[in-house]
Amino acid sequence: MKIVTWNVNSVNVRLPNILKYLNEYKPDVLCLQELKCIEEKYPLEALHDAGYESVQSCQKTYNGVSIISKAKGQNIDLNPVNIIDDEKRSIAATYHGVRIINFYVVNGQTINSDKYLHKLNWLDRASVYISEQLKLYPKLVVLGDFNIVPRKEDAYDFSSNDILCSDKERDALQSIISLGLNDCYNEKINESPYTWWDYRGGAFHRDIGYRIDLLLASKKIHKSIKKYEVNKDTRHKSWCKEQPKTSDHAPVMIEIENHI
DNA sequence: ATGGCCACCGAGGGTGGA
Repeated sequence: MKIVTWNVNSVNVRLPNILKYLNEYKPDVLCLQELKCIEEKYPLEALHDAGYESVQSCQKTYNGVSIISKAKGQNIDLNPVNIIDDEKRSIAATYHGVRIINFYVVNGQTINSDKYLHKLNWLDRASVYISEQLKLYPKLVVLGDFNIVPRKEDAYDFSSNDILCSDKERDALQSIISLGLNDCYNEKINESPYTWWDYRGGAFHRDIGYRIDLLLASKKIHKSIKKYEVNKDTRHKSWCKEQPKTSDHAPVMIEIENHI
């Protein structure tokens, strides 16, 4: 079973890339962030034509998350982590007995901003939701764009005064992991950790990146992981000729044993 | 060159992303 997280930076602009990804990588579950569209504009038909189901939580212009899947999801939670009513940053559903929680964590902008406090509050709520879900679903994956680097090694330029890297947000991430989750990235096996590269300054070409797209798995899932990979080929302009403009994030995939 | 910001809204430049 292949499970993927991908911040696509507009689901409609990136639709050709998404369809190519489905056809080429054949994920069982593809979780998207930053849809940036209202429900009526979500490309449901194109996904159905490609043989996939979808559940989505949409809003105008900003945010938006969805889960695209071969099988229909069960016990769907739309926007379970919610502080500001119109922010759609979370969605969860169960596929073949595996609970998938898809987050687009608040960016936070700078550590002195109100948005940073909002990020920390949002992470507190997320932690409460995850702890509840872990009691209900021992086979669980929390994934998405966390906008936090777990370790210094996950940032090309690490500074504890900068957003993505600061102590309080990394502490919040660690307390979520401490609920009983494991980071699917394995430094002993997986070489280049980065999942996001700024559009500016040729950052991808120079490999100036950050690991902020994470998959966190409960113990039952974590011990059944066969593969973890960052699909960096999707960041090349030549990868999808129908849409050479790429997302600034690469998809991150885990493959787990089918029968766990 | 496997490259050099992008997408949103709305009609142009401001905003947010990370």
